[in-house]
Amino acid sequence: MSNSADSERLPRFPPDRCGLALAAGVLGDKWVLMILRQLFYGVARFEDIRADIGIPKSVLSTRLADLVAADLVVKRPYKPDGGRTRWEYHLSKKGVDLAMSFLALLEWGNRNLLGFSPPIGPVETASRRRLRVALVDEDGKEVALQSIRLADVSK
Amino acid sequence: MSNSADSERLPRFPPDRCGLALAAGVLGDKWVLMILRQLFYGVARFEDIRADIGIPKSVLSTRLADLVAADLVVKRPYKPDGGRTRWEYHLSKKGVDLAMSFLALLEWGNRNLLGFSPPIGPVETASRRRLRVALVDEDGKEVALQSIRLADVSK
DNA sequence: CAGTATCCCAAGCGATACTG
DNA sequence: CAGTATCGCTTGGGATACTG
Repeated sequence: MSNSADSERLPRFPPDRCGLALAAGVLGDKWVLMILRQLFYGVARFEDIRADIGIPKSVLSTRLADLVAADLVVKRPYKPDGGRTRWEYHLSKKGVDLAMSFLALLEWGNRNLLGFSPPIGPVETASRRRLRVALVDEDGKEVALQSIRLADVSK
Repeated sequence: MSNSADSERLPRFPPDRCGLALAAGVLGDKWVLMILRQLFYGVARFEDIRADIGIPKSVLSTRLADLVAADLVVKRPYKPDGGRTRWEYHLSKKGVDLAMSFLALLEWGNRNLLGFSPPIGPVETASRRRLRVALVDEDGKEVALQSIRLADVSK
């Protein structure tokens, strides 16, 4: 990718018009990412989320409320057989749409932060073949990262 | 993708063996993401980084040091013609490897946080065709998100 | 179990001033 | 311009206790 600090570069555009900067505003928090990771993995209940990542209850409480307010998470009732109504937390549509980002981050973390072989990754359900995150064109064919650049696509 | 909170689910595995959780530990900070975004876009100089995102100098200073220590950023000398040596900040190899994650987050932010049409995105340099982030198999062919699951791939 | 309320305290933000 | 140093002050983290 050719975006060094040289000759032709992106026009500076303000963070408030940049999806990445806006994403940073929402996701730029350790606990937020850890919680969304839990939901992404299907852990839906307060105590399960809490126990796995060691977050204080009060913090989890406020973060979940924030995430619901931001429409990344939905709070859904369920009834444990015979018990009274409880709540589960699930990714909203907006939250589910983070999947590709999370898979990319998972790959990155596995490659760069983990000392040993990655324990988990995406596979095609039918064939069990391992998959990876990449850029593709309209036809779904991969395009190498080296042959791309960032450009205005607002037209 | 089939990982609801039902029957067959991932074995719970601890955050310290999960690339995503580890990534959250490094990237789960608003300023860190904003700074890396700047470097990703080719903004390399202290004052430029600072001015664009409105970060206090002291915070920028410590964050950059942290990022260098974490080997996401390298500090590189340059000589303004006739002036004395100054420093630029660039993504390290590890940092550059975040590209796919950032592109995915950019897409997500553009889709979900921006009110209007996205100002910027990846295009193939030669053809100028717009690209998107997707999962591909070994042959570089796209696989739909719906037909995948997360699985142990450590063998 | 599933949270909310309270409270104390340290971390760290950000303004300002200073150095090369 | 490119940072480091100092510092008051707030935010919010996290322990504990409490409610349904």
